[in-house]
Amino acid sequence: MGIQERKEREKERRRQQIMVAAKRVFSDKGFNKATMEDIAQDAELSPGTLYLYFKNKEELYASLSLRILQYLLIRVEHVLEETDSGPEEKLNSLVEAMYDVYEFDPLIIINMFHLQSSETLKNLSPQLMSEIKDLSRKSLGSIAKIFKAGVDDGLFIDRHPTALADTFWALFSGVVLWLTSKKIINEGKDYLKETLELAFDIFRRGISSPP
Amino acid sequence: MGIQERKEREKERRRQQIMVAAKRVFSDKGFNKATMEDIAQDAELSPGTLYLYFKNKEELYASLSLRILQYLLIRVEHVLEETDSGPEEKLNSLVEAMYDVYEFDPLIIINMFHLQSSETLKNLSPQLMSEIKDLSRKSLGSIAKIFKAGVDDGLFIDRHPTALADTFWALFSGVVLWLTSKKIINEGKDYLKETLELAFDIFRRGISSPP
Amino acid sequence: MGIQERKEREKERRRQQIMVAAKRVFSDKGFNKATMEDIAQDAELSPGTLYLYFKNKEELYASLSLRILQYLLIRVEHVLEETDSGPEEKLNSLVEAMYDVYEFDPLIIINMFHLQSSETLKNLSPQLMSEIKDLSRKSLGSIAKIFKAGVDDGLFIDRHPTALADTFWALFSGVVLWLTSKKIINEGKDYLKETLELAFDIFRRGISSPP
Amino acid sequence: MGIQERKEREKERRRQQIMVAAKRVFSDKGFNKATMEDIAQDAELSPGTLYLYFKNKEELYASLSLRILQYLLIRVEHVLEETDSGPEEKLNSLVEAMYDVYEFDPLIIINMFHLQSSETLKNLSPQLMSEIKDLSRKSLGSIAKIFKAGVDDGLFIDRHPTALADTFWALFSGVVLWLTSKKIINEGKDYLKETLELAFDIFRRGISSPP
DNA sequence: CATGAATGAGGCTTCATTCAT
DNA sequence: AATGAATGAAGCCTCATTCAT
Repeated sequence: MGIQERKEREKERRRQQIMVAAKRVFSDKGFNKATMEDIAQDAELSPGTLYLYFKNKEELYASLSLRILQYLLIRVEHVLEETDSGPEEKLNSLVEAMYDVYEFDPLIIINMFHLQSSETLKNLSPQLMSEIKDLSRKSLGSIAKIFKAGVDDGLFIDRHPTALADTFWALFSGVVLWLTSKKIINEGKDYLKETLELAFDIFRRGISSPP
Repeated sequence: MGIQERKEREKERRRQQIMVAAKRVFSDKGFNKATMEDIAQDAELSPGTLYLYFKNKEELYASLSLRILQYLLIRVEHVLEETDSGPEEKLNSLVEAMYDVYEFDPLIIINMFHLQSSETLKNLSPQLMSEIKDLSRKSLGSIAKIFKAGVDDGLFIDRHPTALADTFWALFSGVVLWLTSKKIINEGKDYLKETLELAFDIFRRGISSPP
Repeated sequence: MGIQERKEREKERRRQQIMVAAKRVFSDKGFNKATMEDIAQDAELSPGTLYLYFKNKEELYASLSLRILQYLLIRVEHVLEETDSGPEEKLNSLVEAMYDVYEFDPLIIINMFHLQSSETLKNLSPQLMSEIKDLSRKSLGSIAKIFKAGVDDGLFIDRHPTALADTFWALFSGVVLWLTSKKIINEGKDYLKETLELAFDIFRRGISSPP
Repeated sequence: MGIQERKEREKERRRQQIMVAAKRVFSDKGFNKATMEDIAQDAELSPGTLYLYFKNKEELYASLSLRILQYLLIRVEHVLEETDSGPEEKLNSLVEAMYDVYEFDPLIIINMFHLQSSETLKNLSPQLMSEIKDLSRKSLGSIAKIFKAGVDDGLFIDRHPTALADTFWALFSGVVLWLTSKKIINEGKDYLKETLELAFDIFRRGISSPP
């Protein structure tokens, strides 16, 4: 059984090793320009080996999203569970969590938007697909709960919490995408951090209930 | 001379015909899964013909973005030139313009984010590339001017107008992307319009200067 | 009838115009990299027009060879007909003729060696093909006659005149090809003229009968 | 280690297998008409496999030339090193070497003339390109040395050894090309061997210093 | 006659995936 | 379990040739 366990752990470690490599390569080149060969080389494995751990390229890709979503969910639920802080403090914590999620893997947003191409998802196993949907739903749900508390307390404007959560998430991902894009096109300085701060600042002011 | 002109018009019509087909196919399948063959078939032309009007697949793709950006610029500049309305009214007009831009071609945002992959743009002619950059810069610039007026009048919070413009644009594109994505994943109802309204509402409240 | 004639002449002039363009383009890019579009542009005509004068690309190409071969034959026969000069003087005249032929169109040799690819000749009309063969045979035949006279007079070594003609022709074409090749590879100075002189010098000495 | 070695040898054998097929197909159809598909089929491999061993079509093609040039250099240097023979004997050995080179691969000359089209070489890796240049230069250099010895000994006419070497090489390649061409056009008997003999005979007589 | 837009076959090349070792 | 050579299906693009005007 010890052996069994060690095997399990080794297998998991190998999976991680591949995912680390995949993240690097996908970040560098994007999903389509990245080749399995690239990833294998970065992971110091052979292409064939990748298929022992992931059904295909898309599944490997989706696994990365999954990991991010897992991290996102953990952070969001952690915020939700802060017992000694009100909705406004929780919103602040949420913003902080988003920063961390972004830094955990800047690829996240881009990943998640590739998911929108239904064509891209055709080869995903139903199981993985439903895990992704599930995580995504849960995270948004938790965020919505935070907003609901604020609305119920009369601190936030009286709008549907899910819509608020969507807007919050859209704002975050929109800023990340746009500023990344802008940086590349203009080869200019990176104002991501400042703009995110401004964006959340506006958002906070925008949803706070008038006195 | 009449002949000359008619030929010109026919040529332009053919270009449009191709772009319409390309838009459909790219929207359906995304840039990478869409094949030139697909587009040719949709346009009821032969693959070779596409290359008489567009240098390559990427240039065809970029041309779509260009058209949208042109429309965006026109609308934004129109808002800027409204002489008999203050910054707040202009912001409202701007929001309306964004709706229209989105409806003019929902593909716009997705297009613009593919542009961020510098790898994708390698085959673009420098001319087309600079046109895109130029339009993009001009539109954002005009939006920024609107915010500047509001800031100068003390109506909007005192933040850098460019940053406000970026945030505005990011919010818009983020909502469009996220809700589109959500719709596909959840195969659910389309809340885009409502969410956009909410988002802009929050934004307006968020940037309005406190009394 | 005058009209008829003028039409004929105009047609011939157009043919020439195309051939001039073709020569330029084929020389620049080689047979395969040259496109009919290239040639049409150089001739300031439309691609379709080329096909009114030449059955296809290969036939156009072959026509160039034909013209050179015609010029070659004229020059060689002219030498043959010099009544007041012996075989040695004729050989000198022949060498001079080869210079002229080369200068008339440096492309000639390369043209003629493309002809060796039987695959290339598949699309030639039998008529054109036989014209080429005929001219080629006649020229070599005339050259051979010159050598025969020298052999008969005991001035040249006693070898089969056709073989001598082949060698002479091979030497000429070999030098042209090799030095052209060398110039490109080494991007160096062009020693073609000097080498041709040396080559013919050696040839003359090599075939002159020992006293 | 044995395994390592065997793999190496298998890989080399596969390379050879491809080159043999390529030689056959290129000889049959010429560079342009030969397709990678053709070669793959001849080698009983899939098209993709060719690219595991050669970067592209041109590189595969150039590799064939390289092999011949290597053989040429070996043979020429071997002649140069004959210690117990004078320049005249060495010239004879050289002629013999040329025969052998030709028989080793009749394709050689045609290959080398395709190399002259600089356009054709655009896709060659610089390394391969420089190897070709190098071998070509070395071979000619060695041939020139042989002639230099003869000139210095007063056995050959006093001309620049490099020019003599160029002429020698041009004569050889010219005869091969022309007689091959002639054979195809006339579908006649193959006089290559006899003509080469005559050509070298004339050359020998032509460069031998007068008493 | 001339045009030039349109065709469409076909080439080169890439790369996700498989499978014998 | 790991390898990595081999596969072969596509994809993009070119260009000789045709044909309606």
